[in-house]
Amino acid sequence: MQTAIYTAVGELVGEGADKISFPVIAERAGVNPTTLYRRWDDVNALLEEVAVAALTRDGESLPDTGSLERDLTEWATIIARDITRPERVRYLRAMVSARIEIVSRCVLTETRREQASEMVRRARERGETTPAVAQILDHVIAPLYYHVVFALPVDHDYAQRLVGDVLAMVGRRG
Amino acid sequence: MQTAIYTAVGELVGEGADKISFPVIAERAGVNPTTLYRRWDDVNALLEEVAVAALTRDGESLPDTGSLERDLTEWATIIARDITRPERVRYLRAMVSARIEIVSRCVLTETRREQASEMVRRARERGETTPAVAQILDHVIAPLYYHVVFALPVDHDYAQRLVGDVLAMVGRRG
DNA sequence: AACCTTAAGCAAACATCTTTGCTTTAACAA
DNA sequence: TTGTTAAAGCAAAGATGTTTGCTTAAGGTT
Repeated sequence: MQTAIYTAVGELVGEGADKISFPVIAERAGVNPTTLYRRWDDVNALLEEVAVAALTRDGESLPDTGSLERDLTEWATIIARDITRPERVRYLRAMVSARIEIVSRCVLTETRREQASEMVRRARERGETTPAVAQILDHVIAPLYYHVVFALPVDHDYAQRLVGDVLAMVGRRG
Repeated sequence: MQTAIYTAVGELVGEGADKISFPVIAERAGVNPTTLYRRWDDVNALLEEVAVAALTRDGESLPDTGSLERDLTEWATIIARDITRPERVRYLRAMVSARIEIVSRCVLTETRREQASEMVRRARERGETTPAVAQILDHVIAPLYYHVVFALPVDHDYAQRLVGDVLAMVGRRG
């Protein structure tokens, strides 16, 4: 049931449908519209729920190359490739326009924060000097998502440049 | 006529109205809904038009303190205060979810780029070493907008920290 | 003035969304 | 089995959004 609904939403978003309403979703999912009206406050609420589910299901394994620079570069590149897929872009935009706020959005950031923490932890164990986790989020993740959301270009070189920048902040003194 | 419509949209967005439709806007503006249906493809098109107009009308004067660090800090703080206002947040979100894409969004970035360029130009004339304009956009502007759009906290300290970070990366790239 | 063009108003028809009371189904516990 | 509960279906009514053809007003041109 819920699976059918989530799938329907996913299909519609994937097709770039511009008029996503409860009746439309219900028909696609083969359920009664009333069910949707009763379970969710409005379309945005459902949309955000599905978006969170889709965006936090990572499956990407965390890079572990023995060097923070290579780890971050690989990680940023993977993310760049992932979030520029048209379907992902729509989910991100859907999340932004949804009203539910804070809580669910933090899930996204939290996933990234945990991943960054893990890479930093390993780097420090190796004796590398590293930027703060917050800096990685601010200067690698934020610009990537910002570019996607505002339809600015994102590619491997850009991801790499961001990583270079954030590492330069803690670079050798002098 | 157009003024009345823009004003109506502005009021509705400002009030946090969640159901902004042509009929609603029309009533508020004292015009016939048909006019709106005929002139704009859909509500998002109109919303984006108004959002661009509102977001690019800056009026903020560019800081010129004699030090890039102070200029950037002041600038970032002004922007932070500005874009966290509920009305601005809604406009930003509206822009993100609107479909019209690229062109109009670049107006936003371009304004910031010009401002950053000017401050950097002045700093270089004074003999300061500066980050690239692109770095300022990526590491100060992007994180600020990212935080606003994803409902993460933004305050003066955060803006200041971003400026500190971007200045820390100057001249340290390998 | 008479004409033409453009944009807006109006009203009716139409489509779609949303709510609601009631019925039905399915799962589970006594 | 039987009773209970939670969730889904159904259908009808109501609200809202959207389209359309036609009329009216305003500006500019001959």
